Amino acid sequence: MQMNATTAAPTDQDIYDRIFGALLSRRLPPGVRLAEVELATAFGVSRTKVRTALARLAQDGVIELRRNQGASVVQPTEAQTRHVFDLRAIVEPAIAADLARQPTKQVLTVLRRHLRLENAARKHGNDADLIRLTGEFHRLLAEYTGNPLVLRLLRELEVMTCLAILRFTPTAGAACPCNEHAELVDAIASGEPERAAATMRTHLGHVLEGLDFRQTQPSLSAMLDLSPMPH
Amino acid sequence: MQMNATTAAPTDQDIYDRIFGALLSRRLPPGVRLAEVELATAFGVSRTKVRTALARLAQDGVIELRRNQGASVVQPTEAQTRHVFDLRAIVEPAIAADLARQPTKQVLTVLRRHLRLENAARKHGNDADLIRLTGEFHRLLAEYTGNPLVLRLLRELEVMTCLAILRFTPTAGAACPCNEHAELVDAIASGEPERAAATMRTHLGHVLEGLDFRQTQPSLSAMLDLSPMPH
DNA sequence: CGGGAGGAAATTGTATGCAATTCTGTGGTG
DNA sequence: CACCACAGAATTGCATACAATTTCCTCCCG
Repeated sequence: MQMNATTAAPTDQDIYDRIFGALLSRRLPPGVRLAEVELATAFGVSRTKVRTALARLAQDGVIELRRNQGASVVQPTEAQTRHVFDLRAIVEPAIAADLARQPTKQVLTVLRRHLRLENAARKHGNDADLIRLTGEFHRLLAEYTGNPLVLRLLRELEVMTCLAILRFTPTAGAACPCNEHAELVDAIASGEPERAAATMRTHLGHVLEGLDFRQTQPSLSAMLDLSPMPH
Repeated sequence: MQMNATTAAPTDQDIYDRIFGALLSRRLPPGVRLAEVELATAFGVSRTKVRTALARLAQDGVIELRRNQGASVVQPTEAQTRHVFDLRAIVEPAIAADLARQPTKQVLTVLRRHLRLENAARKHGNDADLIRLTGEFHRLLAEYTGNPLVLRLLRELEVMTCLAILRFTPTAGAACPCNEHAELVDAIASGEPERAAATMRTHLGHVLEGLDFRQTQPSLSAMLDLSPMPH
């Protein structure tokens, strides 16, 4: 039931998970500062636990930890973003091919159910859900490889991708091109590893193409334009 | 000159690096316990810095951090070892192919110089150096991709491989099969990406074949046999 | 009005003290 | 002799206090 009066003190793992989740769901955009006392009071613990959580997140590369200047969410540069997609282009086609090698009925069922969720979110114009779901789709594939290392790597790459999209997509609209995930599932279901890999490669290429690297400091000017600043 | 009387207090990064290096050079075999006060006194700092360094190493997956039971070097299981090699088999052929796509003269020079170092160590029977050098070779390839993410991933996989070899190789002898690294450099120099990738795949396959997973608790019995225990 | 010096406030880095848990060895009991 | 309870020691978990650094505001001078 979990109804403690004080809800028990969260562990550093809890804090880590919460921040990680906040990054994935875009509640913590790139560049946001993560002050220790602020987090500590928010979670109802001392700075100690917060610091270990931040150290772990920094080790993952999803937050930056400058000495004596605290932690902040990474703002991926164009180069870093390309590095993320380079690595994804190496790993994810291999994952897709691996799944295509033995497309279990159970796996396909789960993937197709996920596609329906994506379509529903797309139809209802629920952008927040859609963005989350398209990200989860890739993680779902990684989970079915049964390799914890691969899963961990992809979780990290997913966050970086998420931040890059937030940073380099002016319209906060669609993340993954309309319906390529369906093609991916079909390719996996076909049992042709090379086809699945190729489909993934082109899909990732399209996601990267959807980014607009021209504006180097988008959020700054955008913020200035939008601030009403009465008087 | 760096000649302070007290040598300045090491940062947690220093501690992290030192432990990481100790793992790579096999001075910290799998299963070794890492007590906080022991490390703290050894480095001349308080437990605080040690704890952050340990948290980061645990995040990398190279040490294990059980609650209230402290840290210890991971003892890779057979399954974990196969996962490591599965991921290496995905990433490293892509690295080799990438280098083969544009085999710079400078890169080839460095790689060939590294081969000479390996050969020298092999000829002189200097196992410790040989093991270190063969590991470094793979990291060297990752460095030349110019992708920090790839480099970081491979550093981590290198440690895990190192621990797995230590755990599953009865004779503490050769790590990488005799001279396949030379073949790899030749394949890269040929400028044929697919050939370089294939060479890397077979090489990694050979390294994995060199492991003996039959003994589940090798170090234990070995230790018992070797202890003279006079009287 | 611009710019820099200075100092207070805020924030992070580190050590330490205490609580909580685990480990270890001892003695008792069936 | 095996097994279990228990107390002491050792170790980790956590919060807090203080030191070091940065940030920000103020004021003075050009």
